[in-house]
Amino acid sequence: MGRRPCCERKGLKKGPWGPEEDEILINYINKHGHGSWRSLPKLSGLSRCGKSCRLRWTNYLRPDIKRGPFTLDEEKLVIQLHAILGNRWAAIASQLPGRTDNEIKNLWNTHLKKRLLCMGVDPLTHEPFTSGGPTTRPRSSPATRHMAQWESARLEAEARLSKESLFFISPPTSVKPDPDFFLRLWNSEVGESFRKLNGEAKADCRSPISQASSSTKCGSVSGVTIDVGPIAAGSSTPKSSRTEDPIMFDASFSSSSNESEDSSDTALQLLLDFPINNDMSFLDDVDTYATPPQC
DNA sequence: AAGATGCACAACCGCATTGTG
DNA sequence: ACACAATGCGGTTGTGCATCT
Repeated sequence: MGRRPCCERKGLKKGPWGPEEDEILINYINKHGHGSWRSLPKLSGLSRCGKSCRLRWTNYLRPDIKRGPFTLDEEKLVIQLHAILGNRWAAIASQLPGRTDNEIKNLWNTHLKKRLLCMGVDPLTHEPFTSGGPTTRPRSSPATRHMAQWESARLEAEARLSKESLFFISPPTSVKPDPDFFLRLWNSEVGESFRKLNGEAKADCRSPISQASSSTKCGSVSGVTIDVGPIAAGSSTPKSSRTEDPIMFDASFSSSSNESEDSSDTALQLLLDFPINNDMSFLDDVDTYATPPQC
């Protein structure tokens, strides 16, 4: 194999960044953009590997980083997104403007995971522990199965939309799978159809996500709206090539509502099939545990 | 006051994915 | 189609600070 180490040059500095290094990096990027991360250190005069520079910039120096403690709403959103997306921190971070995947990962590992455990909720499955504890739970619980069904529905709709995008999106660039697609799907026509149909039956219009919270409104997650705006508007911060290149769902996708409305009966059926009383009602208690209990 | 312990966060490592020739 | 380079992502570790004993 012989994978090349990321920093083949010996003598590259490691460990915490100093203020001078930060300044050099900021000045360089402001002046030239980061360009190729690999060549950046050489060009800027930093004794760091490109990877380290990229990490420092994206996790700390970027001007749009929101610093400071997470709000309760942000924490709830992270929990709910984690229930859907799992440990896909970058995808979760894309829903929290100004927050980095690293920050969210740390939040999860240091606070939220423990809080859920204290609440008797398995952080892996987001479901209450049975008496036997987390490990004795069968993996294929109804909620887990529905997550899988959602994923299937997502993939199906995604494939279909990719096809449609050839007609509705200009320029006709290929649509790549997007970590945020699942969320946008919910905010899209498919989700809309679900909300309408399900709403008639239930006089409610909560998403499978927000169904977790009994007090939520349409398009919100425990009072926190999952806003796809920044993504659709392309105002999200530069991320990986996988997360940028957003699909324009606002105008172009809505305009194809006819296609979307009949989109994938299977997918819609799966959406409709999502259990009303899933096991995520614990999220209502998150407020209670804003200050973690001693456990 | 000093050492031990725990916590939070920044940074690193290595694999996965994507881009390019 | 393939190989290689570049980059992104998630898991893990290291470090500094706060609190406890």
